Amino acid sequence: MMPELPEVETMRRGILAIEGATITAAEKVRCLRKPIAVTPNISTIRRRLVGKKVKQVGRIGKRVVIQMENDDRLLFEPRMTGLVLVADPPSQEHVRFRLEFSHGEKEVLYWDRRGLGMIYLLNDQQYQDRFSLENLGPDALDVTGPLLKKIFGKSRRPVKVALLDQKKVAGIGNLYASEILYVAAIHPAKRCDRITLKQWDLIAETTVDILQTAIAHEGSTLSDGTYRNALNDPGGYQNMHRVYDKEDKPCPICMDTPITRIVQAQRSTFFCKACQKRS
DNA sequence: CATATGTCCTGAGAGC
DNA sequence: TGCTCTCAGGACATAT
Repeated sequence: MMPELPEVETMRRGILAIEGATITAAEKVRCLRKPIAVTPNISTIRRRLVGKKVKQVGRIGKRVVIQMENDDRLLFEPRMTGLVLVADPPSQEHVRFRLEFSHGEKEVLYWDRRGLGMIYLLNDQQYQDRFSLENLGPDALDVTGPLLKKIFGKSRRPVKVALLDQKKVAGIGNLYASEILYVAAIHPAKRCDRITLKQWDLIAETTVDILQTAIAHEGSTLSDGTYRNALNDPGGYQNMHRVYDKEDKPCPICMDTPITRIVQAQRSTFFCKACQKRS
């Protein structure tokens, strides 16, 4: 569930082989569930994609971007339970969309159990406008201490809540926010404006390190088993989680304090109250 | 401007 | 056993 930057980056890498291939079909899959949002309508998408060549497969924040030769971009936004696949989906009934390609490239499927995800096609101008820096912050893999201080330094919000704001920094979600603050030893309720530059340095360094490691392990598949890579295999980073979904388990650092769960902005946060001081 | 809250959706798990 | 209820948290619209 909840694909964040590492999971979406893994999806992107899983379909890189379509670069250079020509799209031969694009269709919404008939499905018993409520159809997911596809904009513009499917006939327009088909007209603009079929016969066109894929220039590049990218990622922006938590979205997979299929960039065409004319710079039209097809975006997959998985939100909670969406997957981008090249192979057998976890279930047929939740397959929502498919793309077919020339040259024997495997078809790409979009699968989504809950169906909160979105698919949309933007032209170059629409894409630039939609993802300008005022609408989406810099990628979390590119953050530095001074950058974080500049972005968050005057905010009064709790740092955990602020890190989830995609307009500020793109890619961090609920799971990795807890993991990052735990490793950086920062209390999740600490106000941004009370965090020092040295601490922002540490948060930035930890963010990049954790996200890169999670990518290397192809993301996190939680106990519900929803998240899969493009080959429908689970990720491996869940085995390296320190605090996420580990309420009452011993802190891996002090081995002494049970992990605490609190709710911030209607989302669970996990931390060690001994290792992550408010000071 | 910054921040807070309600909404969408499915299925796992809890409680009775 | 089988029903009802709660919860999980992505992005965004709307409210304060």
